[in-house]
Amino acid sequence: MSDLAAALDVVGSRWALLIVERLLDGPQRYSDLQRDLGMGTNMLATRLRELEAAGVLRRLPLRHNTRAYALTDRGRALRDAIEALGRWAAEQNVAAHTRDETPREPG
Amino acid sequence: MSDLAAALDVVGSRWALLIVERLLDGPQRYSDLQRDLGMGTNMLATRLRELEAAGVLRRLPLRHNTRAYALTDRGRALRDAIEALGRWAAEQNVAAHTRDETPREPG
DNA sequence: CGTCATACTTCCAAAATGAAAGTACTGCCG
DNA sequence: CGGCAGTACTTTCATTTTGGAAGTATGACG
Repeated sequence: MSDLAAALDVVGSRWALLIVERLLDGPQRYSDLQRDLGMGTNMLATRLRELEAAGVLRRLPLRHNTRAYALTDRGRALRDAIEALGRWAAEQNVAAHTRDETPREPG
Repeated sequence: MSDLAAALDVVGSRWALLIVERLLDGPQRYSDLQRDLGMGTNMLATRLRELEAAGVLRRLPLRHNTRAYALTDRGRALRDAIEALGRWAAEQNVAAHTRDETPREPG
């Protein structure tokens, strides 16, 4: 399995990278993540469990029934990849305005 | 929608980035992609259609019933993101190995 | 005891994914 | 000409993942 396939095995599922991106701004609580990302609570719980098991984030107990989710070093190391993907999407918009790359049919 | 979400909308589905990674080595034929990636032919056809529609790759007619798939400029621009993800996964392995080996100062 | 707030779990439908078989086109052999 | 083989898909159907909505668990507060 290539490195890329290994990475996608961990953060390739839906919402995973978006959760990590949110946590790059600092620890967040469950309900805040759910509201900010606009995702279902069942999916969020599943992803948080997977990402914690993968060592990307960890739970921080705050108060009695409140906790925060914070990135580990491994999670923070995803910043480069997340920013690269974000730059790519931003470039697409720019390219659509400045350049037309329509392939030509040979016939 | 954030830049990251926009990027994942295009290349966030299963196999999409793996296909692009393979094409970074140069144009490939359908059957070669299928064999090298080990993915089903229905999924490959679906992904290639989507990625072509998104302007990430294009079809190059070769022979009578043979064609190649090649990255566009937009597709090649994904190299940074793909390499960043690959480096992240590789770092994970290094960390797992160095945990019970003699720690050495890097460079 | 009941109410509120937070963090989930459960249930079920819809969509995506995957394996296997089938289709369409065309060059080649006889 | 007809059948066989190679390439690029499509179709069918089962499995897995995702998503929406409602339900559960826990503990502070009164």
